[in-house]
Amino acid sequence: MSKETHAVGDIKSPAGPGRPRAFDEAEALEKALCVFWHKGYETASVDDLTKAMGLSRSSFYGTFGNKQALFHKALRHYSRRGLKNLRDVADAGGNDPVGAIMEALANPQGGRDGCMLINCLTELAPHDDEVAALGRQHLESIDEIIARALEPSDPGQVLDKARAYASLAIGTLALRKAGVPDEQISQTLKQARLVISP
Amino acid sequence: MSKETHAVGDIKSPAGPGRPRAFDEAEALEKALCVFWHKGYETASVDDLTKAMGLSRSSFYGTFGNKQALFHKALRHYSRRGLKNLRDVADAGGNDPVGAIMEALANPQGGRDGCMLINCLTELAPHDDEVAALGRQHLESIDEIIARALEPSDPGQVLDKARAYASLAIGTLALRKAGVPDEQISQTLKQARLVISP
DNA sequence: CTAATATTGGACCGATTGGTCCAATAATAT
DNA sequence: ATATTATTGGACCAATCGGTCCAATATTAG
Repeated sequence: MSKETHAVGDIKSPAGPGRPRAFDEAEALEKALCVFWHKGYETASVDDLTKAMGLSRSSFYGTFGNKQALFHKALRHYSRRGLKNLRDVADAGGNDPVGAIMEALANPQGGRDGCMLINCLTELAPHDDEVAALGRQHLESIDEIIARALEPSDPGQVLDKARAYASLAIGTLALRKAGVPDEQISQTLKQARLVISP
Repeated sequence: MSKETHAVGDIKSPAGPGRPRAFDEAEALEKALCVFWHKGYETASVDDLTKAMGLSRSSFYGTFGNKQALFHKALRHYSRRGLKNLRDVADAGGNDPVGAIMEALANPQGGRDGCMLINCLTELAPHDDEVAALGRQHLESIDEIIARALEPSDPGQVLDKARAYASLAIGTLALRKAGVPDEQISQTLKQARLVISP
């Protein structure tokens, strides 16, 4: 169905002569990411995006295809980066890696905007299979990261426990959206330790 | 700023003669609620709403004012009904009221659409103070309900514990959105018991 | 030089958005 | 009968939506 064969995620992969790109595609993607993060998918208009990315409408469509393709690309990028960051947090998490992971999950860089992936999951997953699939995969990865951090000090049921910890952290994002102060969220999170009943 | 003084939430409160309402306002509100629940606020168009409610555009605006006012009214109604239901669940929750509450929270009637209030919180709270305030109030009420169910078997820190339980249950809504099977969610939820560290 | 590509900016498109207005009609009260 | 209100359905509005297209220009490779 696609018009030509391209490199994954790219609309055009020029080879021959011609004027080179004047803007950095990665930077532009990052700017778009911020807009989607802050406003959500539907509410972010193409005008919003092009202005934030510093692109003309022509360059926008020529480079990224359309709004939805750009969005999916941005979301995949966000997921990849977020998981990498989470693994780093786990590795550097001292004597309480699980606590560190949960803090990172509950305090995304977006501040009150929360976690972009959870936002988009809420907005689009029931009507967009690709987003739902990416969301499932992202959440699974989070479970694995927590499980790995949990394993040394606890032999069994690490995956079930990890899932519960992940849900707990993700649940607090709703509180942040509602404007509950950071202190309370942090306190609730720090005090909660899970016990898995057999 | 309002043109006249009206009963709370009503645009018109007729008293004198005239043709009576042919439709049930509560029923219409319920239909609108379902549309907002399923599609979200922005994506639900006035056409979607009027069709679902069985109203002409004129009756729609004449009765509910505008889309946003209708939405706020529906959301308040949803919150009220949900909290009442939750209290009933807690009362009828046998030997494990907290488990029953969490099941109810994690399995809202909307199925994969999840909890309307959490959805709307995610979509609108950062840009709509009224929604944020309603969300905060709703979440606080949930905390209180869980705390009350927790109290008999546990003296201290019931509120902190309740907050963690609530976040845990709410977090699983994201899993449901992503398409994680009910069984896994239910299992994760049942196995998780919380311990609050001092 | 030429050919090829990028960039810009704006015109333009059809569709949809939330919302208003109106004329005709129907049902109620006094 | 008259006044009042509800209801309908569609015309209509300005604004915005995502997306296409084009002409002009700039920058590269050969």
